[in-house]
Amino acid sequence: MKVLTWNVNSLRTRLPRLLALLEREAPDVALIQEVKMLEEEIPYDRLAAAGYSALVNGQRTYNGVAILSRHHGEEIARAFPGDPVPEEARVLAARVGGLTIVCVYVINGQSAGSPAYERKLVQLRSLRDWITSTFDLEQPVLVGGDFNLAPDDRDVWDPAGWKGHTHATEPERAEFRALLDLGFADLFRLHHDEGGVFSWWDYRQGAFHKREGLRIDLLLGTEPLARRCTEVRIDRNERKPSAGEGAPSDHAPVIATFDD
DNA sequence: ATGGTTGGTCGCCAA
Repeated sequence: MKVLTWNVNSLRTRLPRLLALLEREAPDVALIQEVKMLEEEIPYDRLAAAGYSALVNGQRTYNGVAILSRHHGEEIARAFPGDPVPEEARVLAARVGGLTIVCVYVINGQSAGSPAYERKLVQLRSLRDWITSTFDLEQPVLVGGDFNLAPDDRDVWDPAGWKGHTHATEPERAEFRALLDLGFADLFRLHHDEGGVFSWWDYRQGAFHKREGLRIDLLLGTEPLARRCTEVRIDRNERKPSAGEGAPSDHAPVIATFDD
């Protein structure tokens, strides 16, 4: 089984690249963030032609999340108690085969101490409370998406410069560690100890070329899933310009492989 | 600290 997560920064703009990625990697499941489309605008036919059904929690202009799967998925939820921004489409949970999947797009937080940052901390806490009270974490559960936080300094290109800034503050990291403490593994870290491997680079100032990024796109798995995880990689090539498929997202896909 | 670039939408907001 192969699962990936990718913040596409507009499904409309990124569709040619998404279809190429699906063909190239042939994941069983793809968690997608920043769809920025209403459900009625989703190109279900194009996705179906590529072999995927789509569950979508859509929104115009901002946010929007989707779960694509080769086999039929069943929606579980698109909201959770205590979400400080229930009007924003940032979560979608589904059952696909024997797997429970939660696709998340966590609040960015703008700057540490801002109202948006405070909402981000509340969202992370509420998300954790919902997950622990709703799902059987002895079973295979995958929580993945754009967490808008770098779990530790290995996940930040300039830890000194980012110290205290949103995505790298201690309260965000404490919320993340508390989520892991429910019984999740950061699947990338099962296979990689090194720093400097990132999933997001600012569009500006040639950040990608200078390797100035963050690892904020994460796949978390409960133990029954984590023990089957054989590989996690980040497809840096997807962040580069490509001929014929349009501009890249500012995020690269994170791709995990599992024994069946 | 600010600014730079991208996307959605058409004067800006969000990232």
